[in-house]
Amino acid sequence: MKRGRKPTIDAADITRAAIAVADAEGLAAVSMARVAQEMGNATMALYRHVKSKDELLALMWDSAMEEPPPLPDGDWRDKLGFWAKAVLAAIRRRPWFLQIPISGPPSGPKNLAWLDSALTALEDVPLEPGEKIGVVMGLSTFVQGEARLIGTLAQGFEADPGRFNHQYGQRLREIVDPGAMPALAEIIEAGVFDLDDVVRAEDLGADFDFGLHLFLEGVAAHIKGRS
Amino acid sequence: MKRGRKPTIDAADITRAAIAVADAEGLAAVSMARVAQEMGNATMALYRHVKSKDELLALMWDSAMEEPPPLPDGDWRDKLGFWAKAVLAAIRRRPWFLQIPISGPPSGPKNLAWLDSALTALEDVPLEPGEKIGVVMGLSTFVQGEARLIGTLAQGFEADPGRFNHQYGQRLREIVDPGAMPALAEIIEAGVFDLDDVVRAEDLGADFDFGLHLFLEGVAAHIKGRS
DNA sequence: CCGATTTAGCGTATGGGATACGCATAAAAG
DNA sequence: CTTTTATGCGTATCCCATACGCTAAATCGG
Repeated sequence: MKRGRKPTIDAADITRAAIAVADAEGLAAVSMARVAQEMGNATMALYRHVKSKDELLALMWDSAMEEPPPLPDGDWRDKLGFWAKAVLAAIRRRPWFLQIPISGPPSGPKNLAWLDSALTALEDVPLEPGEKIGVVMGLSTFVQGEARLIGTLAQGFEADPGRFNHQYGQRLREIVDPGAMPALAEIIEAGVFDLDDVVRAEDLGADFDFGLHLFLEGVAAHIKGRS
Repeated sequence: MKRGRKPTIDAADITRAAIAVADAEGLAAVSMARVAQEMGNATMALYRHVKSKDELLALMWDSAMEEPPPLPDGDWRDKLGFWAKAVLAAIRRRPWFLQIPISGPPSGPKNLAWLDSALTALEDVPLEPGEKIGVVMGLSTFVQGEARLIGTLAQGFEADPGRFNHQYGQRLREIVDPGAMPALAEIIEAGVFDLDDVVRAEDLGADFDFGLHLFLEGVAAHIKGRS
């Protein structure tokens, strides 16, 4: 038998509690003291199971992601597009996920499962293994970047609604000197930035879809140019 | 005349000093006390010119980016590819740029100049204004995400070299159950993750180039499908 | 059953950080 | 020279992460 007092909590419990706090009040609310209180323990008790707060964050990062959903029927493009949207949705459900300072390449089971899912989508595609990874990495980078953007803007919007409502285009018109930046001025004049309603879900979602479309189009072109 | 004591410093000075600290010792070293010390002032003096540390970070974000370089000759693809690499290089020169929690859409002059530069690259391309913005946003998202990835891994690498050296593939082999994740296992077996030398510049640079290639390919396909 | 050993829980203390508050001081106005 | 106003900044508060060492529980060898 193992000697010594029996542990009453373990790292997984701590991680769970920390995630609960982050879900409820954001990542900023996750302090060792707050998590300990959540569990009914003393702050320093946590350090028996977790070396540092950074390690706790890494653990949270590993277990935050949910299971990837099963891929739909269809060709690789349907599947990969679905995958990208699923990633976005999963991240949106845990907005603090992207705020964790990442520590290295994925090794948690959930993250690997997502990777496997994306590679499964490319199963029947005639690409080299290295190319497949490149495709998935690139797509993943895009999705995470977009998720970050959406999360940030949504957050800034909540903090001060009305700041974006159609004032952004106006503000740009004031700042931008058409002589110095003609290309930008032209686009501004076209009214692209005059979002008169919400910057929220619709427009940003459309941006995401368009970027995704471009990327998948590129993958298709690459495949075609290859065979 | 303006009444009251004359200010000896202003927000721009503070921002400059903060950037100097970040350049030299990283964003984590930027505290109000540290910046004040750098300027030979007392900590609380800064608060006369900057509402909060968050505001200081926003100011840093606005002035961190350098001027965009002039675009090369060539077609839109050369120009946009050059632009993307220039963005990456600029960010790599200030790794802390991406660590700043962003606050909203770009409004600083430098950031707008980069946007203008990208739109200039698309000048002669037959796309709607909204589509151009979509292209630039998507590309920008990709580049920033990739830059973040590279920065993070490089940082983790410095912290513990040898951890990645060809052990990553090995570790994955141990973790991944080929029965549960066949697609991933296949790629692992192909040796894609057995980076025997450095995870650094070369491989990551290649990933970046490939992703960029895919995206630009997608833009080209979209243009073609449009006209 | 008893002391030795090992390990978990945790109280206390330290050092840092952001920032509210108010005082003293400098500069212009009258 | 006095009043007004804005600046520089000392002090103090509150929140964090975390090192250290004590105490208590559980097992082991006798």
